[in-house]
Amino acid sequence: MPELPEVECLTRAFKNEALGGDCLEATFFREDLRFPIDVKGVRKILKNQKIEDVFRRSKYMIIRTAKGFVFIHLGMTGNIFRSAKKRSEHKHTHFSLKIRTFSGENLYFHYVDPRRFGSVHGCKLSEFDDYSLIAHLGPEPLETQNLAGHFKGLACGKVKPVKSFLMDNAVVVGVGNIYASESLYLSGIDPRRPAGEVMTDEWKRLSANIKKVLKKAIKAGGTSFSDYQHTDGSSGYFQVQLNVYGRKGEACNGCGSVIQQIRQSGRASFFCKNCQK
DNA sequence: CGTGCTGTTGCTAG
DNA sequence: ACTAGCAACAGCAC
Repeated sequence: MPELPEVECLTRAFKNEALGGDCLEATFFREDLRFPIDVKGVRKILKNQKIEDVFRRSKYMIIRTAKGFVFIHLGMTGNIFRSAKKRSEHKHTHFSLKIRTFSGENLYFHYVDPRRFGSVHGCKLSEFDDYSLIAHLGPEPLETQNLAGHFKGLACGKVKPVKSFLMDNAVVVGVGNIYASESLYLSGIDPRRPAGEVMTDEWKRLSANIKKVLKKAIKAGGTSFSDYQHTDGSSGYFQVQLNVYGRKGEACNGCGSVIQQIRQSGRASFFCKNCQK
């Protein structure tokens, strides 16, 4: 499921229904996700508390109550399903939240994650700013005005390939494997280039394209659970047209050359060697 | 049947 | 200081 646009849409959808409502119950079915869940701590923050805010930072959906913040990360295969039923119909449901909405409706949100690379954490209100999960993170791409300048400054002297550089959460958050490949393609930049050798005008193009692809995908994903869960993108991720990701051996949409697949820092990378220099 | 991938990311080893 | 590689896991394509 998750890259930034998916988490953003899920967060908006959850916020739409849960904001101002009360969490009546937080039930945990297993505690061994990527990190052991502090069930007592998280439940204390949620149970019988009003949902005061819901927002996204990096790929975390964050819920605020009067007792603290709860961070939900979807890992690689996580998702949250809205249901009128207490019992989840999905395998690998690890916890469920029962929410009585502001308008008085009872809803369940089931957290499902087959691979269990996701995680759930809680912290006190006063701990938020330096909470270790988010304290070291780089800026949000969509909220950074001079993203190109930011990249240029950090990339100086770096030999790390530009694609791996983009996926480094200390540089910028929310640019995962798919959108890193896609934005480099749109910018005509070879993913193997050392970050330090990328030119100023290329950083400008790249920054603009990162914002463009992310916004486009968010738009395709919608803001309500009915939008969100109907745009099930098993290959396309919200039906956004992918130019290179997953298209090894197919024809480039720009020039017809064969799309290449290579491996960079353990991840699959796709590019067109004719269009990306 | 196995084998080798997969949208994440914190930690470790070099 | 920086970078590459691994680990955690279930599911799926071959």
